[in-house]
Amino acid sequence: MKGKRLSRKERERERQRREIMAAAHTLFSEKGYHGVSMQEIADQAEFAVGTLYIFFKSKGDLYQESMLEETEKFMGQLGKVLDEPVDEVAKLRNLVRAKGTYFLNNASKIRIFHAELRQASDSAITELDLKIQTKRLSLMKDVAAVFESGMKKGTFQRIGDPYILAKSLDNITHSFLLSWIEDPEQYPYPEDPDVILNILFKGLIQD
Amino acid sequence: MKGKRLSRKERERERQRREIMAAAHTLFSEKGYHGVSMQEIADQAEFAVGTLYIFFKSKGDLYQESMLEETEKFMGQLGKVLDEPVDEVAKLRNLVRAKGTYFLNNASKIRIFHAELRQASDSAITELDLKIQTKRLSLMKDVAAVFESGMKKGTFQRIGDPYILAKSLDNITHSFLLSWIEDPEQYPYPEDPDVILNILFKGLIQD
Amino acid sequence: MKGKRLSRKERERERQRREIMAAAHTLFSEKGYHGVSMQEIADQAEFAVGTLYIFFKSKGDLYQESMLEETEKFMGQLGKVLDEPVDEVAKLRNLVRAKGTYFLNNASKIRIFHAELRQASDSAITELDLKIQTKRLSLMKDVAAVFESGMKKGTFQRIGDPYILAKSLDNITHSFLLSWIEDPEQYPYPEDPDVILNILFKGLIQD
Amino acid sequence: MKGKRLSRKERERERQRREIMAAAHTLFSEKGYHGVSMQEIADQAEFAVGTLYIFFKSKGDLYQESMLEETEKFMGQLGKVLDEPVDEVAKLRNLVRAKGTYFLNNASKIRIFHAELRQASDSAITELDLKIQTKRLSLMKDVAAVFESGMKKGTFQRIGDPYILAKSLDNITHSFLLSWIEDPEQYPYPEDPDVILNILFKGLIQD
DNA sequence: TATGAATGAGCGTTCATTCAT
DNA sequence: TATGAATGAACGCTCATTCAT
Repeated sequence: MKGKRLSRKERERERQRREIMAAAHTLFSEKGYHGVSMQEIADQAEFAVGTLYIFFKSKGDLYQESMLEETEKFMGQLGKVLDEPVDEVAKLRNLVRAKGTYFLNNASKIRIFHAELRQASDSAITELDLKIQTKRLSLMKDVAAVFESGMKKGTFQRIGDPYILAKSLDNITHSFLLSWIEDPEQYPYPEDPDVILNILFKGLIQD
Repeated sequence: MKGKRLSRKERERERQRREIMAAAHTLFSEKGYHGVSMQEIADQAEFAVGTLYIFFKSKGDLYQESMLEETEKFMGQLGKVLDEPVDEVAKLRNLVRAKGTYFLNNASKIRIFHAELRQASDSAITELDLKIQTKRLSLMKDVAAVFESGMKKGTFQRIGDPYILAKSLDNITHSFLLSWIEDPEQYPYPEDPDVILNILFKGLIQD
Repeated sequence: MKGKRLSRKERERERQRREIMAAAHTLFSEKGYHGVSMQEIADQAEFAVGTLYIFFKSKGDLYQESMLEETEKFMGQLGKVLDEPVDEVAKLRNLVRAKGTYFLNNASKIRIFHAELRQASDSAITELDLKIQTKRLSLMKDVAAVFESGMKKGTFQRIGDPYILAKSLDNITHSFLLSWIEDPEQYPYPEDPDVILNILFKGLIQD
Repeated sequence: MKGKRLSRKERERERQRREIMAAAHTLFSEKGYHGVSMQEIADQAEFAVGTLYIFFKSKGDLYQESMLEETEKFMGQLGKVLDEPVDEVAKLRNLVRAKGTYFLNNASKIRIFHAELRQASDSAITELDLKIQTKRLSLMKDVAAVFESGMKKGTFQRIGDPYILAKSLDNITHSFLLSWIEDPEQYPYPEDPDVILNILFKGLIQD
């Protein structure tokens, strides 16, 4: 019974924590780390500034945690797709499709993916980027394994290093999605994943 | 005679302007917009802070102009490559090579290319991104024309929309270069451009 | 019966009050008024912050009361010494000895005595200082009476106003004790009270 | 000529620095370190907050420098008194007189002398106290030398260790002055230095 | 009654910008 | 014209105090 009471309190705290992180994530995504003040986040989350500091020890910490959570959710979803018992072509198709779907549903949150080469003016950002990098690397390795497996079976040509191919696929989808966010009318992906896949599957020059 | 004096003055002013922009560009590239103060730029350029405000109306303006100049220089170099009287395959190969060379020579300045979807914390940055976007779009169209031309000649398969292909090529090179900057040992490009081209040229699955 | 219950409750409350004051006193003595937070005191006393505000209306109030209590205890001990039925020389000797002993036993609490001329940043401190001043004044008068009595008997020379002498003795002991706390090796008092008394008893220049 | 211009600038800067330090010193003396905000000091000195940070790198730094300057001025004046070519009795008399005069003229600034045993809540204060301690020690040694010299000549009795005597004299004057500040009517010193000296010179009990 | 989560005023500090020289 | 001293709004963060439970 006491355990239950404690658990309710904990759940309440967790809910508040999430609310703060959600407000922070939205604002950081919209205006960037330096463009958002703690006061602004507090207002958006309908808490006092002081309350933010109960849950997060600094602005940098809040930034990191709110951004990382979203990344983990996203990477997790993509990871699951690769575990399904289908052939390599289907896995890649599903991966591209899943990434597109996520973007369609979370258009406002995509800043996360920008984890390459921002500059080190703030250590919180650098740290976050490193963590995201690590997550991404792990996913890349899984995708590379799909390419490798397809090559072994003879389904895929050996047109390049599997890891490089994985990174290429990631980057193509990635940059198309960024373009699409800015001008959704102009780009076929994420609605039509085949446009992306064709670039990889069908060589521009065939022997 | 007076015209000449004025002109000399103007040239002098232009020289100073460039010096400030060079200092600004270096520092912004190293430490990011928020990581650099006007005082720092003034020190580096060996001018007084006040002087910076004679040439540029705000920090954001200086950021914009200094970054844009570098972009123009870079885009200009790539544009020239496409004008050379060679076949389509060679044009693409040269383009990829030129981009790589530029990176090898200007590793410290590459932040410029990050002109996709950064957030609107500062209107100057948004504006800059729009301008860079425009420049990039124009280059993309030229590259798309190369694909189109190759397809018409039958050199290239019609595996996708020429503009999409152009963007894909741009993005693959781009993200490989960013990866390479962080860990030069691990990536073949920019030293070996063929790794990139093979992905585009040789389909993973050939009919 | 009800009276007894109430009385027990009251005693319980008094016990809690003392616990808080003890914790507060220790911390204030160690780190000073501004160096201690209410949370810290609450933790040390094993109460919730809110509870502190049931017993004391503010931090300043708690500071005042906790410091005053210690002073009263100390002044009371010194006062008792003067009531013993011995001659004037012995009274002074015992007084100096008692003060020294108190310091030896309460080295960590001595900040109390610093009740001269601290600044008015917090009205609670000013008020406290006034109250301590009053206590001290009363003790000083008792000591002055010892001097006066000794002079009347002819044991003491009339080298100055008795109250001034009392204050001088107080100040000499006081400042030696403060010095001793910082560097116990270097000072003879409080171990050897005669060093202090000699200054008062034996004139530097004798007629 | 240029040297002169520079010197004028420097003098102007020095004047401003002194103005800030004067405002800071007054306020710190009145309300204590924690009782004064940088804004308050800026207002009092008729500068903007930012300007304070041009001259002093932090609040602690300003506190230290403003307090230390006053101490040095004061200690310097006392030191000079001891260098005059008069006998030991006169030296002590002059010292006590000089200290009294300083207090009469600078009644509002005396917090300086409180450099014993405040607590370490702020490192700036601790550091300052250490520095003041050192200055004071050096003066104490000079005064001790006067006692020693008087003892050698036979002018003074050997009633105690010279350094201890120096410290005693310092403390007696010191605490009388503090008392006097709070209630000038009641105390003879600083107007009449002999009251103090008699305590030291004429033993309460003479053999 | 006792709690401690929540508050928000107020702090020290920075830095883009201005303007008297 | 070029300067750089001076500005002050705005920031991240703390902690004495309150009040719903």
